[in-house]
Amino acid sequence: MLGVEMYPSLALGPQRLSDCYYREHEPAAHVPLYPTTCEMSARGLPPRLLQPPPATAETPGAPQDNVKMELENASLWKQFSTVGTEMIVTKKGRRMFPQLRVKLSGLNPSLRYILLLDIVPVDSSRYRFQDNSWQVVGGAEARLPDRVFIHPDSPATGDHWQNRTISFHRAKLTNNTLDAQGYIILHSLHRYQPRVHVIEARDVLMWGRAQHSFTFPETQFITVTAYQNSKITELKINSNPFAKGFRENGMNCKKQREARLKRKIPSNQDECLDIESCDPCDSTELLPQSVEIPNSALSIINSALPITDSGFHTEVPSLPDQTVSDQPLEFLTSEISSMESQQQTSSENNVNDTLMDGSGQMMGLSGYTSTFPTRQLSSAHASVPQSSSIYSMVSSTQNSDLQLPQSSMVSSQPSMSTYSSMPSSDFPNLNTSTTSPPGSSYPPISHSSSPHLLPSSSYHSLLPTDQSQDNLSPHTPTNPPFQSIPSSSCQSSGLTIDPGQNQVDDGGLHSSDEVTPAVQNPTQTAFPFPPVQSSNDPDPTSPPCQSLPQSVLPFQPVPQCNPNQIPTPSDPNTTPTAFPFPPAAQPTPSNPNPMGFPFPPVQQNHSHNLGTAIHPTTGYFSLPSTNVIHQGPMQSIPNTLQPTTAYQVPSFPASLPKHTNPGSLQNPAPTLTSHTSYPFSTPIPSGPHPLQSLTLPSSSSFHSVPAIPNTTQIQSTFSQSYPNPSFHHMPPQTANPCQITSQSFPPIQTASTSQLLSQFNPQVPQASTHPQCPSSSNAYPAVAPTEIGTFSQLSSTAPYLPDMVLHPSLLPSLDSSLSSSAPPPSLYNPFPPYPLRLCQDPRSSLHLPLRHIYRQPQHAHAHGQGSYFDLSGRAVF
DNA sequence: TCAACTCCCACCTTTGAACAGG
DNA sequence: ACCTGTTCAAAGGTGGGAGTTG
Repeated sequence: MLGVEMYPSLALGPQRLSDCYYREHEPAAHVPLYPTTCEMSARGLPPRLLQPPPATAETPGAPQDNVKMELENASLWKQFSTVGTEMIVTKKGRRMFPQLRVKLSGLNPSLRYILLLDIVPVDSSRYRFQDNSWQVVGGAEARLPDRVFIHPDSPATGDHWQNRTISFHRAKLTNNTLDAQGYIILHSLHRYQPRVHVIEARDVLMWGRAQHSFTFPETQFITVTAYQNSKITELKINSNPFAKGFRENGMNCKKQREARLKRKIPSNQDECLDIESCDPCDSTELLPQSVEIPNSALSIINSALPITDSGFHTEVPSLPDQTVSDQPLEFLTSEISSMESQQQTSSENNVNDTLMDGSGQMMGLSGYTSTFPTRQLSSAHASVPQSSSIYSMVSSTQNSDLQLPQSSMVSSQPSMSTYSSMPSSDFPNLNTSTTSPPGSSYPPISHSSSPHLLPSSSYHSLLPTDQSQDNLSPHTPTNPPFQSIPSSSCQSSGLTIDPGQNQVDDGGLHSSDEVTPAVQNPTQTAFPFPPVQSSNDPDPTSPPCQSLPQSVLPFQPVPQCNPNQIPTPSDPNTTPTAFPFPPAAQPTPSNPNPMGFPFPPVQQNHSHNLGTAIHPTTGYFSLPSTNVIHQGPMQSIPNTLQPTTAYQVPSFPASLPKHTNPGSLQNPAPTLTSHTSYPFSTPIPSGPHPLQSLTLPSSSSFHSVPAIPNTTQIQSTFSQSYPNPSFHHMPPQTANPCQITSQSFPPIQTASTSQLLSQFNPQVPQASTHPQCPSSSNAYPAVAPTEIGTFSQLSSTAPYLPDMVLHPSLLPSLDSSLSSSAPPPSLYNPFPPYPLRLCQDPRSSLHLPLRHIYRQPQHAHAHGQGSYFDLSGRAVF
């Protein structure tokens, strides 16, 4: 686990650039390998972030551009997604099931990488299970502190990561906002998108290059305290080894339990469980979960399919965008560094373990709020035949280039263009491959068109390139556009792909036919998530995915996929039914089949804007914004059906950069750019929350740039804004993702970012503060509705603005560093360790220092589960 | 009244220590 | 002394049900 205690460097971390390199032999203990986010920002990293030096000898052979991630148990995820994945959240923390198991490729075997898992809201809506489907019932609650789960093996060499299945099964979810365990805190009845980030440890300081973020649309889920959909329960019982007792043959099944209660007869252990032994947690590799699923489960699935269709295909539609990725990971840097030092040896040694646990550490990224979830693209997974979905990564810089269309971009273009170019909407398109209905962020999936659909949702991660960094906002919330697009695309892709899907990963469940009736059935294809409502999307029809060059796609289209089978958004029949979720913001009566989609359509407004655009905290964290977008979808789109699931999320929110800095966007993809109507551009009456604004700037423009607002600003903002109750809880209105996003974005990019940058980097021209974004006063600027609408519903992130946390102690250093533009070394001067914020209420956290590193006692003693890193500083609660 | 949440239960898997044998 | 394999207890993970809360 990472923790200040264990990894002093995390907290203190004065790190020198030289330190960034491997230090396998170096004692982790005292060596602050990684500078904290703050530190980085303080150092004036911004410049670097903005323009990371071209890969040099230092990073020879860095495969960054080629980094790909496959979701190993994609078929299982798809099965769940078709029904509408639900994840239990408890006070004590609950593991995820299915677990996230991925395989990485394209890493430099000799370089060290850190893997992170974070979960970001897909939209700003609250859901309720009604009429056998998930429907939006209101605005999302204030976003909780972002926490990141660091894979316990981190840092480890590329060879290490690539030679085994990486499992994050140890990551736990909790709804306890005061959680001191460092678990990932989520709100119940909200929809979330997990994201996996791959960060080159040595490049911690140079974020741009090494960061890769991946999202798998099929892994979207709704958090619950008790299962709402019986089909999900059945699937879980049948596929989760820990729930064997509840299987029909199990001793704890209903029948048995009832019998015992009535008869008071002890359960008969003699009964043999027919259930196949599944390796629950980690075993994914050995025993694909899907495989494990008993026939009964399959039957269930099939039966559900109708529903399922409704269910998760949504993946694609709903998540299209990977809004998720937007959040900056910068915060990680420090931690990572520390981790590397300590763990390198251990991790490296673990060759034997094919599976890598995600047990690792959970880090709370306060700053890193992922912005709002982008919609997933990945619907593909459902459709995708293969379980594993591969997403190609896009360089963060590239991400900005959501413009996928250009293959070149994908690989690793440094060009910033990406960012600007990528309208959230675009993404969605990409994802969906299918065209999205006009206006709806969530383009209907036209699978027919979608032959391109990627089988599994694969997303290209964006490599944070120099340029990208500039563009990217660390916080970048997911781009709404993406969401919509991806989802649709995903769905479509997924649908189309499905045939193959089974083939891929888990054989078990895969049975393509059985498992994915929905898939086959166009109607079923139903996307779990309703098409984006955002009308803005200029080209509903144009699938973003298409724009993406196929070359980009990691996987070639699966021949198996039958485009026809896949319902496309365009398909009137399929589309409506397809989306399980009604639009959050605006319930869509139009949605013919709520049932069909497990998830209600995302609110359009959500806007990606918010998500992608701003993360107050993100400023610090360079995590790829969701906006970054799921390249995967894009890829998938172009390709008719690609098996790959992997979705790399662009590290940075493409949208933000664009919006914020039009100029910055050098290479906006034509398609993308044209697309989206980005709210960002529009001035926002009221600035986003100060915090947000602060973070945003960085995020939008930079990947991982730690856009750190100068201390004064921060302080002022915090003091002012936070105290303000308004921030604590966003009014429903504010909650509206659209509003939030739109507002937040503009301010971020323009004013806040510029300011921040300027502060950090004298060289950077300061942008006049955005009038719209008053730092302190405006908690939430009004959002331009129209713009918002353009974005996918999912994007709505407003409520979830990431917190920026500036540790008080840090502030001074930052200021000094900034003002003086002191060289990195000075910047790295250790700052006083921050108090760990274990149980702090998120709200209270507002005032808290940047980083809170949590340690997981349990894990530490018990299974060594990872620690959770929490940067809680959220601007809004 | 109802939805959502919390707590507890029984069952199960996983993990690691303890032990024995080579 | 070291390694390997087996056994066992403890810890932890499940969903379900009952009760609580708002």
